[in-house]
Amino acid sequence: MSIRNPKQALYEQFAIVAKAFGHPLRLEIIEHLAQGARSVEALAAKLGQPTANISQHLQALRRAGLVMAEREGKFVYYSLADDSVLSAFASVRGVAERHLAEVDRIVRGYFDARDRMRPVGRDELQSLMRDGLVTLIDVRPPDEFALGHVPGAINVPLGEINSWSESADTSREVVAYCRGPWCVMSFEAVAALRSLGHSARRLEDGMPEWKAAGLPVEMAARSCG
Amino acid sequence: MSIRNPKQALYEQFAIVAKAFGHPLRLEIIEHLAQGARSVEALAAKLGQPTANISQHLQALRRAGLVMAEREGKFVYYSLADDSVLSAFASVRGVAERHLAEVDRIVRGYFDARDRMRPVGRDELQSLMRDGLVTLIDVRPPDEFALGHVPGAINVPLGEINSWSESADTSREVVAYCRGPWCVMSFEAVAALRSLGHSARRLEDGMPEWKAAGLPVEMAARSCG
DNA sequence: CTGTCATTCAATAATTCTATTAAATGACGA
DNA sequence: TCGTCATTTAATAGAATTATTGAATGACAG
Repeated sequence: MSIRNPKQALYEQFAIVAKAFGHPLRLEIIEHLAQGARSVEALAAKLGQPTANISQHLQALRRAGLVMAEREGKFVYYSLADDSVLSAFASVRGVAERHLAEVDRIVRGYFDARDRMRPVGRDELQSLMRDGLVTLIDVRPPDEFALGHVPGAINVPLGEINSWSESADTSREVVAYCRGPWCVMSFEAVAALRSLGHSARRLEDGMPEWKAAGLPVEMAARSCG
Repeated sequence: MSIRNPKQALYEQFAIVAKAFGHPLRLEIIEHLAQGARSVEALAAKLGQPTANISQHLQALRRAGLVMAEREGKFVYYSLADDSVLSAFASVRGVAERHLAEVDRIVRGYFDARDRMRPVGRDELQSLMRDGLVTLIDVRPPDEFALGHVPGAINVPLGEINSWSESADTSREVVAYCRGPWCVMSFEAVAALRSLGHSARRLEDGMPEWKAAGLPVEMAARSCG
């Protein structure tokens, strides 16, 4: 173990990267950073964790090359190193979805009960939008929405679903999306809208996947009037 | 931390998978299993580790859904759960190659010194082979070769490079490949052949990548005469 | 220069992971 | 049934990871 040939040295590096993905909190951090750059305290607030803890996890991620830090005044903004980080996350997620029975159990027990319908694909959504057949809502918080959203989407944060639905046309189908394929918010939104009499479905993925697919992103804010 | 919403429960599952990739020895095991099914003792022998240690790592991999076990008489054969495991490994490797300076250092310090030339791509190799311009050698051990190799390749294990080169035509270019893109054996083979006056290059990837690309695989043995 | 605020660092205890050793299981053949 | 062999399990000590706490750093405003 003391003598390390170059192959083992390489594998140690690969293991460092894999280990960085190997903690639920760090995966949540990655998902948040996939929406855009964030300061340490912003992340800490979103995740309900002490700042120091988030800071240490961020540095673990930085050592593994998954995120980068940029100082701006008093704040340090972290962001994902590049898209390969997200695709590695997706690969790991794929293995888990395929081979871990527990994932199946969680999804069946919680998500499927709330969203029995087939989610909308990206291509399908584009044609529905082109034909003006659906209302697309982005249920992420306004700050994440402002940094980039699907063109034509309106921002309806989860807490405002009920009040928004009153002013919305019940006969028009709604498509909701949020941070990623397993982001709970879009599930919750669809469940809430259906219980209010709307016809609602989820987009299969979230914002980062949309951007990664090379599809257009709108930056201007559009309120949830 | 005690109350776990379904999202956190999911992330814990994803983290289990990532953690399984997070140890150099387990990565080596995965690379070996990518060549084909192996018994515990066979792996232990290849990796120079005690059987019990390998057995425990294999069970960690099994719990994470990365490998599966099949009993056959006294032996238990382990194999990769499916190709998604290899592609997740490749993704992690990609992140490391892109963002860890240490990987660069190792590669420059060791590999590049031994293989300054551009490796041969898969498409390029196929056309070279079609035109009969190169000799393709598979430098893995005979048992791995027997379980599947690139059509037309001959098996020249690393230890037999010197004796083989005596009977080979020095003017004919040689292409070598082994287990994967970072497998040391093909680097060593190319270095040895060059020092013996041959013109030699590496194939950019190894056997698992060849198979994963959907290219044909030959099963019959072909000795290194 | 001083105070404030975001972030990092240092120290700690609790937990988890790892390699090793030795003993237990399970399957085969005599 | 008994012995052999491959594998698994149990037990252990040492190492690494984690969350928490409180103190240190670095940048800005006054």
